[in-house]
Amino acid sequence: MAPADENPAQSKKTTAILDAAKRHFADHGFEATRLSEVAKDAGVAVGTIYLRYEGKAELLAGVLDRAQLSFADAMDDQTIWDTPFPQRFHALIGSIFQAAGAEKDLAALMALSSYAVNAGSHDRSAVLMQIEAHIRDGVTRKELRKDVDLKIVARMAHGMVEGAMREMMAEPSRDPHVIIAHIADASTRWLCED
Amino acid sequence: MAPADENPAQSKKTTAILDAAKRHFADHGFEATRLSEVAKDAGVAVGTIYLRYEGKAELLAGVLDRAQLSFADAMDDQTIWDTPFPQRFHALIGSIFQAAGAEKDLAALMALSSYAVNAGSHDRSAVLMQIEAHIRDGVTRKELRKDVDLKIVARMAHGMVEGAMREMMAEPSRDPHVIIAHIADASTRWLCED
Amino acid sequence: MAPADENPAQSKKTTAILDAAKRHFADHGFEATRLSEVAKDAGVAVGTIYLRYEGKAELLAGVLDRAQLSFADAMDDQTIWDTPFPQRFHALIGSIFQAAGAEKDLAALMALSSYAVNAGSHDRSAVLMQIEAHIRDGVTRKELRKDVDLKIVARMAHGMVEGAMREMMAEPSRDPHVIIAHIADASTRWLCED
Amino acid sequence: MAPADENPAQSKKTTAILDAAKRHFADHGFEATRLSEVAKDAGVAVGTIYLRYEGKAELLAGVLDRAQLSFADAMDDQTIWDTPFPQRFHALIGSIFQAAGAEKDLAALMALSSYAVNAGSHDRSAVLMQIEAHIRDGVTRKELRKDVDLKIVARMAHGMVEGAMREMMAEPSRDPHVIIAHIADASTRWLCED
DNA sequence: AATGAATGAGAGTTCATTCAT
DNA sequence: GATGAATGAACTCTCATTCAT
Repeated sequence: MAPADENPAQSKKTTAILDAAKRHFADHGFEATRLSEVAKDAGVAVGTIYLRYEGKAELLAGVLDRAQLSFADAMDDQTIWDTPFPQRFHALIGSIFQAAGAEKDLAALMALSSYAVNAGSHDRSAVLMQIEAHIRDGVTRKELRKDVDLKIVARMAHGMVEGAMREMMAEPSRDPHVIIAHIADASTRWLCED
Repeated sequence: MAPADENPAQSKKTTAILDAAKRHFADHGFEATRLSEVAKDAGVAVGTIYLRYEGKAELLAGVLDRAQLSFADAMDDQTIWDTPFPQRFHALIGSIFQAAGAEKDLAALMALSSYAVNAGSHDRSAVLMQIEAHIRDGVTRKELRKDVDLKIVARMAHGMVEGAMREMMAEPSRDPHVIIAHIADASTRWLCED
Repeated sequence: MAPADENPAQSKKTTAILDAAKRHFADHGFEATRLSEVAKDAGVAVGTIYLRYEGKAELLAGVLDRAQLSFADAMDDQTIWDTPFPQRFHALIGSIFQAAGAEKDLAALMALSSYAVNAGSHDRSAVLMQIEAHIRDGVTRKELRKDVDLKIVARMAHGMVEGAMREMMAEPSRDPHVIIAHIADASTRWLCED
Repeated sequence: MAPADENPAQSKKTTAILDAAKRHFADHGFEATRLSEVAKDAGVAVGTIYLRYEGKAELLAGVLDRAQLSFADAMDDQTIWDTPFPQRFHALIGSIFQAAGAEKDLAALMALSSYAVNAGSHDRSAVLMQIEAHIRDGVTRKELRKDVDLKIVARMAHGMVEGAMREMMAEPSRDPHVIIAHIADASTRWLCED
């Protein structure tokens, strides 16, 4: 009864470990996360974690990898690239929020990327680069203003989205659509050709 | 020749401790900061830190307090409140960047506020609340749009500024004025009454 | 080949730890006992102590518990209660000395009971209360004088035994039987009905 | 206004230090006594303690010396030696209790003698040796039994007194005279020639 | 003589990591 | 592969002692 496959569904234990680790890293941060607690929550022994990850930092890297993956997946909807611009903001921001909803603790996790080994590939770049790509595309299509610095604008837009997310975390009762509408409105006024 | 006063310049040793602590907290985070290293860098004994702060968390609180103080000082220019709006964005953002420049590691430090005792007063709220107040003022004066949610807008604007700062950190050779201009431009298009 | 039971012989390591701790607490007192030394003497790592005891105070409590246990066991000989009185003194004192001989450092240890967590159950009361019970029994049976205060007499008798033990410690070459005989003689003259 | 004399009344500060130290040593033991607290209680600076005593252990020695002194003084009543024996027990025990009353924490302090430098001279021997001397005197005068071991008897008697004192500490409302009478009665029955 | 800020060795405790079972 | 008892380096914090003022 060998494992049917390796990666796709990963071993049940690996999944349990990653789930438990994600919760702990997101809730307590890197240092305050105890591998003994993660193991207990995952229903495995501490040693079992070490069979899969070289140490605590590698475990975090594993958690981040999976989170990035699911994030990238959610944004990988090719139909967005065909949407013209004011609406495209809506679609984009919507998918970001949706992904963030699925990976609840994403924001908290991303802040830990510096602890992960091979940090740098992880960064918050996944989202940032998507944003940059879309704005570049918009400029190319002459739907967006071209008298702006792409890098700066991407960082600003990204920060705007993060700020909005923080508001949603701080006030969970808010209707996400209102927030999404605010970002889309701001982006449109700010970046669309008149 | 007793010290003329207590606080103004604080004791030389207190300053040295806070400086060293700021560097370490900003560079390594809370847990990875070693009090023994802080002491060594400050040129004092570990015990000396404990004469002034009850523990590591209180030391961080001390660092944050001082940083907030210098930040609040920089933003406390009352002339800003008399500036009409498109220009006011410029002035505001300029003063934020100036303060951030003076307290180099501010961003890194603020992320640690949850470790500090009496956290809550610290938060990133100092800036956030200033922003909110100015936008509210602008709406009242009918210089800014009123069809927006103040809280959401403040968070978004705050995130925008943070994003821009990150870009400046990532690319220190950039001319701050260009970045400031970008934020002012975005804010104006986004928030000013047509 | 799993351990047949838990407690009976306890784990070899637990025994080693308790033995080493007993020596150190008895020889140096509570504060001057270094857990690092205890661990070294027990042939384990410091951390191993913490797997079994929550801290230094709990370790002491463990040592005292075991000592009390062996003490109570030794005095739990029900045949003593059926012995008439002058002889009963002999039997009683003999069993106290025997227990004290088995747990060499008992006296030194008992003095530390205030440091142990859950102190109170420990006290020197184990012996004290046994003495009180026997004297009460003797009075009831009209074998002992009843014109005395039970509490005071019990304390005095207890102190007498302790004093005799101290002499035995100070002069280990003494024949315990001589000392036991002295206490029995004193008790008889003091407490038996003429 | 030079100090009238050196030792007799000692300097006011020395007295304050010894008083404070006695309280702390008796209440908290040797290690848990903080010199900073002693200094604060005595109304002097820590450094001042070090002008008079070489360190913590020497300070304790100073406290014990003074206690012994006052104890010895109280027992130094030569008229006791002329009292014939059953009554002499009364007188002796009375003076011991009186001294103990004056130096409240004596018992607690004596237990610390091992920490004091030059320990050995201090011991609990002051009382013990007095007791031994009186019993020897009684035997010589043929007022007390001679078929007993002097050392053992002295220790037992001493222990008896200590036990009685403990009862008095445990139950402070007791009339000391009742306790003294109990000890005298026991001693008489135990040790006097019929 | 008196002060008390400064010192720094050394304590108890934690927890990532290992490895015999 | 899985386990979890054992390890011990390294942390924060304490406090007796010193010495410039």
